[in-house]
Order: sequence, then structure tokens, then C-alpha cells
Amino acid sequence: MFSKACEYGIRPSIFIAKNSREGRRVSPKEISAEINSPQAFTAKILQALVRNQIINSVKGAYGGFEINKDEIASIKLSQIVEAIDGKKIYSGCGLGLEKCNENHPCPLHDKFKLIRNELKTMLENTNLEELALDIKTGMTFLKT
Amino acid sequence: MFSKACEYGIRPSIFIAKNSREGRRVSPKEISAEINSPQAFTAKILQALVRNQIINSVKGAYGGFEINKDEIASIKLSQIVEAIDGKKIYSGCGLGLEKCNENHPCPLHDKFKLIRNELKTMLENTNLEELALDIKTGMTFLKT
DNA sequence: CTTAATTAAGATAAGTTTATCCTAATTAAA
DNA sequence: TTTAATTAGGATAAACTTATCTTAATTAAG
Ligand code: FES
Ligand code: FES
Repeated sequence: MFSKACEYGIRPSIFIAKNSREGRRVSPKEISAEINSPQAFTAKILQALVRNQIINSVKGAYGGFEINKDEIASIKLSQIVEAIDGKKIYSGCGLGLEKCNENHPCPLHDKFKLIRNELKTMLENTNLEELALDIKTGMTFLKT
Repeated sequence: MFSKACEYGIRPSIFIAKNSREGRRVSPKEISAEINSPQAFTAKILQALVRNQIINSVKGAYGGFEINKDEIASIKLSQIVEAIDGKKIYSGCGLGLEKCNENHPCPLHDKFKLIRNELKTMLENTNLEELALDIKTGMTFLKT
């Protein structure tokens, strides 16, 4: 469904959100250990999220990644997915036609569009705070 | 959402279904021309569908691909998707955890599972006949 | 100012998916 | 039985995704 890159965007973001709520910056090393992902590759994705102003990085000693506490609740999953995988997941044809088009639909268009839209709505209505809270209470997990 | 291979499984199947309803066998050449896909690669996917007994092939002169008329309505999209992409699309964790598990869920599990199940239901409740009929009436398209 | 810690970024490698090419096997028709 | 048409299948290549490695840039602390 999502690319590995996208997964390595979402899981770290949740982990960073959780820690930022507790006032702690985290390093790529700690992140990849906690979410069980390849460190250098994950760091690359984090760079992209920083460029997209979804997370903040602080360079140099005692630096790391963080998210402004008061922004955590307003960051939607859709922003992360779009920053990494683009919006093709929202707009692309399920059968691979060049464009998904009401006036030139593929045979699966009506049915596929419904599900694609639900996915979109879900991602747009899910924010980092709610995901981070479940992690904190040990109800959900980010690895294995 | 689906891999290219899967798209090259679904679109040809619809095209073959439409033609089989009309009593015509089709060749990989005709198929890839009509659905605008790479011929050799598409042929490979067709081989896999034949091995999975979803479509029939007739070798030799005047051969080609076809589907038994009375089976078209009973072939579900889910069969094609599973034959090519496997069932990971139905069961895999949205955030890439090794297993999607009720007892060890990722933060997105509840919301993701809903959508994944809807996709599954949709594919299981869509058969080749209905898709082929829309093509035939010119209401839907398989290329560009 | 120097040092040590840390993110950024580019180069490279490995792995997977997508695509092409060539030959073998099969079969209907002449 | 020969021929021409056609699918099957293996080998290879190209493209893309995923992953690693090395160096540069930045910054807090001493
Ligand atoms: S045209 Fe295929 S999903 Fe809309
Ligand atoms: S555990 Fe992630 S979707 Fe179920």
C-alpha cells in the first residue's frame, strides 16, 4: 500500500511526536533502533520531512529531531504520505490508466474511487497526536 | 496501490473476457495493443494467470487466450490480484510491521484495517463479467 | 578557539520490479 | 509431413526502490 520510504516517514514521525510531547529530542540512531528500520535510509526520509517542514531538526551537538508541541495535533498523516509518496495514491487510476478521469473512466473507476477516497479521508483525519498517545500508553507498537 | 504486474493482469483479463463473450480468442499482440501495455511483459503475466487457471491459452496456429464463457461471471478480481500480488494487500500492516496482529497492533491498525477490508470486499465482489460489459458498451476504457 | 557530537548530503551498492529478446514447444492447416 | 503461427519459458537488461558509506556542514560545550 505505502512504500517502504513512506513507512519510514510515518513510524519515525509518531516516535518523534511521542518524545517531543515529553520534551525530548531524538537522534536517527535512537529512532531506527526504536522502530526497527535501516538507520541511514530512515535519516534520508527524515531529511525530506524536515524540508517539507513537517518535523524540525537541530544540528550539532545535543541536536536531534523534534516537533513543536503545539503542532503535533495539527499534523495529518496525509501530509507525511504526500511529502514522500506524492498524491498519486489519492488520484491515480487503480488499473494504471494515465489519468483517473470521470469522462474516460476505467472499468473499476466507480468502485475504486470509493476506496481511494476513504483512504484519503482517513489519512486527512488522523493526526500525529492521537497516534502518539496510543504508543505512550502501550496500546500500540512501532516495531516487530 | 496495485503493482504494474497486477494492472497487466487485470486489464488483459477484462479484455479477454469481453472477447471471449463474443467468441473470439485474442493474442498477446492484440491485447497489449488494445490496453497499451508492454507486450512481452504482459505475456509473462498472462502465463501466470494461465498457470493459476484463471484464463485459458490455446497454443499453436489459431491459438490465443480465452476464458470459458460460463466462467466469466464467476471470476473475481480478487483471484487475479492474489495470483499476481499475493494476499499481502489484504493482510499486511499499513506501517510495515512484520505482521498485522490484533494483539500487537501498530498505531494505525484500527483505521487501516477498515480500509483494507473494504478493498478486499470490493475485489471479492467484483467479477470479470460486469467489468467486461461496461467495456463493451463503451462506458469504460482500458487504455490512455 | 577547539573539540566532539550531530544532521545534511552526495556517491555508491544491493535488491526488486519492470521490460525486452531469443529460442523452444505446440498445433492447425495445407 | 511440412510449414507457419502461436504460446511458454529462460536469459538478459533497464529502471526504480531500498540501503549503505563517506564526507561536509553545523553547533553546543569546554
Ligand atoms: S479511471 Fe481508473 S480509477 Fe478512475
Ligand atoms: S498492525 Fe499495522 S495495520 Fe494491523
